[in-house]
Amino acid sequence: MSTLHEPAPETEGTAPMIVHDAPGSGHGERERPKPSGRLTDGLNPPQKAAVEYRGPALLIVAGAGSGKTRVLTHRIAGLIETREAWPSQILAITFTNKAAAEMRERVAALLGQASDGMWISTFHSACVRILRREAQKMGLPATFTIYDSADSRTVIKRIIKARDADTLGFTPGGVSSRISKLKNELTDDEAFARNANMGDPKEVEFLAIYRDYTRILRAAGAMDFDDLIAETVYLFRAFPDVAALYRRRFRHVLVDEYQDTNHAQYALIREFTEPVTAELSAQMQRDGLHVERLLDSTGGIPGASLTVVGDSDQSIYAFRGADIRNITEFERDFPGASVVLLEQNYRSTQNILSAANSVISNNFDRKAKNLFTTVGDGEKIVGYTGYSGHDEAQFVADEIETLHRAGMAYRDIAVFYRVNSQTRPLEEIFVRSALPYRVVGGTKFYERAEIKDAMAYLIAVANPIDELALRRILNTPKRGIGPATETALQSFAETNEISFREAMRSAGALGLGPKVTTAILALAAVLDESAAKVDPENPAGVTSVSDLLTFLVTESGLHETLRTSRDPQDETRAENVEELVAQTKDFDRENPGATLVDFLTQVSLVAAADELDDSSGTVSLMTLHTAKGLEYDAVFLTGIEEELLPHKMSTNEPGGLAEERRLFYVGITRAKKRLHLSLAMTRSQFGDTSVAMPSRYLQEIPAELIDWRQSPGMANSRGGTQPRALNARRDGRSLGPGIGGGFRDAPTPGLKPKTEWPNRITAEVRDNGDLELVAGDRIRHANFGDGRVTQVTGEGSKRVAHVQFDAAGPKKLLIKIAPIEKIA
DNA sequence: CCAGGGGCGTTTTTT
DNA sequence: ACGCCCCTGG
Repeated sequence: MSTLHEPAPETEGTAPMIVHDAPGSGHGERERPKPSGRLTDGLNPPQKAAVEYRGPALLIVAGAGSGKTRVLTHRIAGLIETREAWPSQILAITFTNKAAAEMRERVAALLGQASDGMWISTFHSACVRILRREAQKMGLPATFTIYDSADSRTVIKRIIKARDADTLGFTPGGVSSRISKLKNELTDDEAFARNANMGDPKEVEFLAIYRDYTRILRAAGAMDFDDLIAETVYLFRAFPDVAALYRRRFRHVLVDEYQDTNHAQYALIREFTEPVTAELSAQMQRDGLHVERLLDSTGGIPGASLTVVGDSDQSIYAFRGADIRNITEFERDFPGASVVLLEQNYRSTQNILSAANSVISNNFDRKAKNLFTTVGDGEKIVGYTGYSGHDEAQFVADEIETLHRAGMAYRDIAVFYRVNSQTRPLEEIFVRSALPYRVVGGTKFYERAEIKDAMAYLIAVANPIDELALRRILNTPKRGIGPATETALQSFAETNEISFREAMRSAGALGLGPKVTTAILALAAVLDESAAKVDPENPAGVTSVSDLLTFLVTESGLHETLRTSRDPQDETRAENVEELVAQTKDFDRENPGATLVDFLTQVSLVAAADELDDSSGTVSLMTLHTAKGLEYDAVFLTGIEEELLPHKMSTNEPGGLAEERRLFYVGITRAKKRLHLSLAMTRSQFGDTSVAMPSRYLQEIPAELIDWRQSPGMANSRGGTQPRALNARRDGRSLGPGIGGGFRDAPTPGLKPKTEWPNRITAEVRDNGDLELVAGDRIRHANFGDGRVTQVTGEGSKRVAHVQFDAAGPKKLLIKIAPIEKIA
């Protein structure tokens, strides 16, 4: 187990010359092979410089849309093509799996060969890969479970309850975010104990909770998201010989989205790029590893070459520990570093860029950077103020239909918002308008209860000591094992110093009722049988993930219970379980030889953006955070209101307003051709409706760039006469003199201030049953008034009426639920 | 042990 | 408005 971190055998012994010249280091301008013109043609000078740079550290400051992925992929391809590096010597870290997949594809396309051997993955995937290999050293099972935030919360909730810590004001949310922050700072429970103020009872209690949490995860053989990074750092620090193996292997480390790295990730990068001492190099050589070609004059292996790409203007993850100093102080951290600035934008029109530049320039403390393009001004930005979230959504839907009729594909259109709850009105209107859409992220498939249940069965098989998983499935489906029984099992396990799972096997010794005992033993038997199926030692061979899951959901009764339940919602749940089985089938097919643990890992580490399917013919809905790194022909930024963007939670946090502004900036710069900004005058939350004000950021965009279809200055929430200045606040005070001019000045030819809302859109939904409509029918719509049906498409419950409304124009309506009736 | 009702907190963003 | 949690009565 000690020396298996070899690059693929065929690369051994023929490792290419590593050229590692820091600028000015003396032995520089030897005839180093340059990447062929093929890889630099068509690049602008700074891009070319970034591709061709050779040295210890390179920072690519890449403005939005400046072609950083292109630079990164060409840089990697160049290193391979010139034989300066083997694929196995490349480690590239991206933010999402999707970005990793894209990079892998593009590198492979450039090289005309597969990128096998390279590690191109997210921080978390790379760490899991390392940790599973080295698990034994860390005293962990190689099959350790990865706990998501919900799992952590469950554990913390139990700890708080067991300790009665809520009386001291501890909440699961508060504790989990604090623990997460500490782990991101590489402060584990013991480090925290050393610095904690033990005079403060709350601190003492928090430490106790942190310790319990650490202990419980350890005992369950589980890691949370933050552990994945931190434990890898600890692994490298505790085992220099292990670190040396990875440092020897990865000669080129490239990190994307560097502005969003937190301290632990920064420390990890440092670990990867440290040199290997002469001593350890000699040790590896004695172990039969080839190191000769890597050695420098000191007899050690120099640190890997590091390339980071980032843009501090797009730093939007401070809330989860991202430290912008990682990028701003890069040159100090890595002496000898070079910096390349990419400012030419290849994505957006000048109007969009001008708006973006103008907004972001309000953040002081930033390095000047000005995006420019040569593609011309393009269309103006379109603005719209709706009466309500539904009205805003209707605008978005109508505008999308207009774009679509003009030839834009749905998949090239995206709608962004600040918080997930904004999807509700959007979805309601989109469904009614028969607009094909997809919500990216949000409530994920894998977060559904029935899916987590089914997954817990798989986890219980893969990692039998995971008590959380076991307790989840203990009484799911209902088999009469209640909390009392659960506690009995747990204390039996504790007194006999056996695992929960073993306690289940010995259920007969607990003196429980016969029914309960039988139920526990039956479940234990199903799990044991399953474990045998995936035991690599099993002479009959290993069962595929899909067959295993089918066995589990069948034998446990989970599927059957849902299928035959009286609760109508359980029908969907049963279908979801079936969908999961289908997904495991896909997984088995696409990953021959992959194990159950591989499947569980993959599921644990999917990011919202990974779900995006470029070939889908649908409009994409997502949060501004998820949108980072993506681009669309047409972008709709919704809810550009005070308290939403900037979000009210951010306003009190230091740097919060600047971060929210960056979020707006990220949103704007996703748009290639068309940008729409919309807001509503009233916004519903928690059931009641309140007045919303235009976002302060709106006035940071020069007025001449925006074509207001309906400006905030033209209307107010009551349809009354009070003008709404942009810089008005709810309390009536102005945001200050000299900024903005309100929208009263905005040129909006042909539009008069609005006092009525003929198209006030409601959330009204109707069940029309099987209302029959044919072309020519006159109908009346609750919001749009009267109109004439021009066409009916689709079938059954998905029939869509195309209606020409007398006042509101053309719309598509889902007949089954639209608030319509047939007239004369 | 379980189903159903009432009460309450929730929503910032996510690997 | 919704979902979760706790409590009560079967």
